[in-house]
Amino acid sequence: MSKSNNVYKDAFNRCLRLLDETKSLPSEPELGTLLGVSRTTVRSILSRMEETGLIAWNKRSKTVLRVPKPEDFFPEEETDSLAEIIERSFMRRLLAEGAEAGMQINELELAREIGVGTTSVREFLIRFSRFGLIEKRRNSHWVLKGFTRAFALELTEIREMFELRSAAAFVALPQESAVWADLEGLEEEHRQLASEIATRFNEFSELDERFHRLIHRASHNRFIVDFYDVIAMIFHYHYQWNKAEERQRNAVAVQEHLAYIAALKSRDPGKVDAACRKHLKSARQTLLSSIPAGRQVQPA
Amino acid sequence: MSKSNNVYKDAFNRCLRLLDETKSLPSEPELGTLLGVSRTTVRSILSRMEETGLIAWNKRSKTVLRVPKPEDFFPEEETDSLAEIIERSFMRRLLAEGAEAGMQINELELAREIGVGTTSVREFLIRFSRFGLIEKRRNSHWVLKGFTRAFALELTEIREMFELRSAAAFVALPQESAVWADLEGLEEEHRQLASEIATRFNEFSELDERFHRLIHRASHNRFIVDFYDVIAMIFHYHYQWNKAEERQRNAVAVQEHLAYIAALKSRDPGKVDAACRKHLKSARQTLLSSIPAGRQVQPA
DNA sequence: AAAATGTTTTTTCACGATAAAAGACATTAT
DNA sequence: ATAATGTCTTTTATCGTGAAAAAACATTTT
Repeated sequence: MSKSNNVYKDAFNRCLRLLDETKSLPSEPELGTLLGVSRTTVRSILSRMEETGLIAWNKRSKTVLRVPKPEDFFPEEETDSLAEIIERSFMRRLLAEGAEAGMQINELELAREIGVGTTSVREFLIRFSRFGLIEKRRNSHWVLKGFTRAFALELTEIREMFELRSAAAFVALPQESAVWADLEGLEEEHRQLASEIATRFNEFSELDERFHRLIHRASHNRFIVDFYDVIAMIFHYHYQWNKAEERQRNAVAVQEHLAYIAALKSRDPGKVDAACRKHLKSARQTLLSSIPAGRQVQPA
Repeated sequence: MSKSNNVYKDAFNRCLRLLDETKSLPSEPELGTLLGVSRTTVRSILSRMEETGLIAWNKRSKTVLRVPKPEDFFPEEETDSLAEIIERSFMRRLLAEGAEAGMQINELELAREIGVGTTSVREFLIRFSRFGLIEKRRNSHWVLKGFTRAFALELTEIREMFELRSAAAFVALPQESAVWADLEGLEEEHRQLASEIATRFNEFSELDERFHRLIHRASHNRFIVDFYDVIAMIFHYHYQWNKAEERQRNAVAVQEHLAYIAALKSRDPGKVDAACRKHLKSARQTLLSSIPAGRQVQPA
């Protein structure tokens, strides 16, 4: 089973949604750009759509014959890439009870448990190692460093350093820069969310990421921009395991963001610094409070 | 040829040197710790030493029969790990003429050129990607970002941020901390080197790395400590390709280090900050001046 | 002639297999 | 009883292989 065709399946599903919206299909290369896949994959998609009677396809003419039904879609779980599957399994283990710092990580065992080849697991671990949660012993196993309080403090220390610098760079950007329009858009989204926070509070995490990434990008430094991947990963799982007071926390954070945005728009470095610090401080508090009790202690 | 036995060969060579120095061999587990390999490998080494008449081996008794000859050693090139081989080949290509930013990197081609499997090349590229010089296009090739002036500036920006913070943390360390003794030792090594700089200037780069790593470790932040890997890698190759004025540059750097060390020992944060900034500024200049002319321009 | 479609080649991704190396367990010597 | 040696098992490192997906090339359509 050398390689799953999840790219095809995922693109197929997205293409179905597109078809449902527009009731028509563009040329093959255009569709490829739209879906982010090669023409080879586009043609596989079109072939199947033809077979299942969704469209009539003859060279350039693509006629939509019927509206997609739920059965036309591939099951969601078949559209995930192997990397996503491995990450999920690994994080579940990591956040489960009994995942103590210092523990060994066994590639073969992980691979067997998840039901994938060892190569994929190895590659995942190498990629994952940059998050600072695991470490490799040369010619030997990986060691889990654990999601400890120390980890959270080290992570937030860097985050604060980077974001303060990025925010300072942000206000120095010329008025013509596209970021100001982006900021305007994000402000509007924040206002919308704030007004319906009671019901939509769970949409915050996605907005949060987009907002902070916009700021980090102003640094024009690849190391700062890339570091946000570490933060995003941690916060992604943080939001999954810590649901306590979520609504209240997010309501506060939205207001902090709005104050932060106002400071940025004022272009007053002092105000920006203050608003940024305030928000980062409460973000750190939130993260620290979510660390499971058993993981508070760091090994010697 | 599924796996080379370079671990064994390298450990064997190191064991020969050990034997030459001490004229005796400890127990198997002890030897394993000493060489950083498992007992399995230790036993392979001892077997060969017995076969080639270097020692007589019967259970606990290991008698040295003769002094190692040059022919007893495995050739140096057989002791390199695959990762090292790939890294060297890759860097040679990267620093060679014609390695323009934006260029595609082909795993298969690289693997064929170096004469290794694609898996090893893939793993290398994933590991290497954290240095910020290459980037992966999803489901597709890698793109070379190039060793440009922009890269050097982004790298040094982070370096300066991290080192200033680490140096500040350093002076706050209690007098009992072992770092002060380490610093003392490094100071002495610097003095030695300074007095013989005319002939030993090429030993500076190794000392430089140890000195800066000591300072970065004071941050007690894994992200800062790990980032030094990026700097070390760049400087490692930088020292290889930029030999212009090397003696003079290193002489200056040694003096800057000595001033920096004096500032640290004074425990005066202001002095430390000044000495650190001064040194980092000239380090940045050196790095910038070494960027080949053809790579100064960054693509849009 | 520009842009699409049709066809072929190349590359990436993932697996199972195998030797090297590590690690675990059993036995023996001090 | 501790620490070594002897033996066996498991894991890691690496390759070759094959299907999925991308990319390149050739041909047709507008």
